[in-house]
Amino acid sequence: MQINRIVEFHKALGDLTRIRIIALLQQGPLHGQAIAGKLSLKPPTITHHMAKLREVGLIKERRDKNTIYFSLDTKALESSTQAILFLGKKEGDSEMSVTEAERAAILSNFFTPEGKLKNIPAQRKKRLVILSHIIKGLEFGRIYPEKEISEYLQQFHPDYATLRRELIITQFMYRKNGEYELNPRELWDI
Amino acid sequence: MQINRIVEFHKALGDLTRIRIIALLQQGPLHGQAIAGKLSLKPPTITHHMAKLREVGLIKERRDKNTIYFSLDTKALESSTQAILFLGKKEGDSEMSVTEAERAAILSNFFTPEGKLKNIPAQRKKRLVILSHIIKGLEFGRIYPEKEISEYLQQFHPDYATLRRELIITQFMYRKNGEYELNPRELWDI
DNA sequence: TGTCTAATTAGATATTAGTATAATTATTAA
DNA sequence: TTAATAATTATACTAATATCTAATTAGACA
Repeated sequence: MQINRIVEFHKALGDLTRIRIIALLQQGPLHGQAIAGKLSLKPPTITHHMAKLREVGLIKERRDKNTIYFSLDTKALESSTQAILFLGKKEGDSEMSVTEAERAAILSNFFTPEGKLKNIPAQRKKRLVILSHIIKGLEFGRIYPEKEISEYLQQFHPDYATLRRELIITQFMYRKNGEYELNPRELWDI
Repeated sequence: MQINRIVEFHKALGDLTRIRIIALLQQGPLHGQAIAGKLSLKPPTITHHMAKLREVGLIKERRDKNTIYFSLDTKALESSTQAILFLGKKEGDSEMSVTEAERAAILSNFFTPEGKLKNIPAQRKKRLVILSHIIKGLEFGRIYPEKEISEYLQQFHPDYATLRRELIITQFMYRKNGEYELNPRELWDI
């Protein structure tokens, strides 16, 4: 689980109303107006909060006629609460063990003199070297629309979709609502 | 009221900077300016965030000359993350905690000797016992038309519509296009 | 004492986010 | 097709808060 999901998860629980909703749902499913009634809030407010809880995967729902019964995904709740415990623990760093010489060799093997990527290496260690090189042209803190990221990656290799996906998997980048952003260094999969 | 402590705890973790601080501290103690440097932030900002984390009991600190080394109270972190899991759980409110003796008592209280349901219990725990008993006459994997389910339920109680709705809400059954099917056991609301 | 260093406080600003009302959508019932 | 009900969306308003600069506090030590 990547860092931004952890932040979103805790942000979702960092509100008294949403905690009260969770406490209610832990006793059984409820529909929106019932929740609104029990908490003395208006239905749109409940919709707002359910959307937040749903975004972080805590809500299951079931429709019966016009009524939607919300229930708590307790499995998701349990696993999400655990995520932060393992955040800073780094296991075997694959790129840490790459010497500068190896790194240079990998780069010169996979890039043409013009800076084009000949192909995307299958070996994870090499792929990490390639990707960490490619993202040097991106800025921390800047939000990139998907279109811009795709165009940027296309200058290296026509299969920009694979590169884009790899950047997410390796946690070099974070994606939300079709927008991309560099993750902080300590999250990178290296 | 412990609920507000739970809210404050998650609010403290619902911020990217503070999560990054925790990730750093999970690798060992650090002093304020070191944290500021690693995160490219100013010292007052770190003070601000450390205060938030300290308020919810996550930070231990040790002074060495002018330098304060912050470290993570991992025990506190672990126990705080667990708190929400037990929030709404009322003792004896789930079927898990129903003993066989209680179960038998509930069944004999609500069913006539002929197997008719006297009435539908209002208490959730009892309702779950009743419903889980009723569905013993249904087969896993078989698709039931609404008419057949209604007739089946009617043999227990004339208000088959309420029973049918309860079976959906409790996730004992799943409905789509007027057809009903038993859910797998792990989805049941018990 | 006076100076150095790390941390904190104070105050300002900009952004995020919770809640409400009014309008709209989606589904069921007549 | 129309009506009824539950939920959602669209906006607006307000409150909370993350970050900064500048000023201040607290120890350590020469």
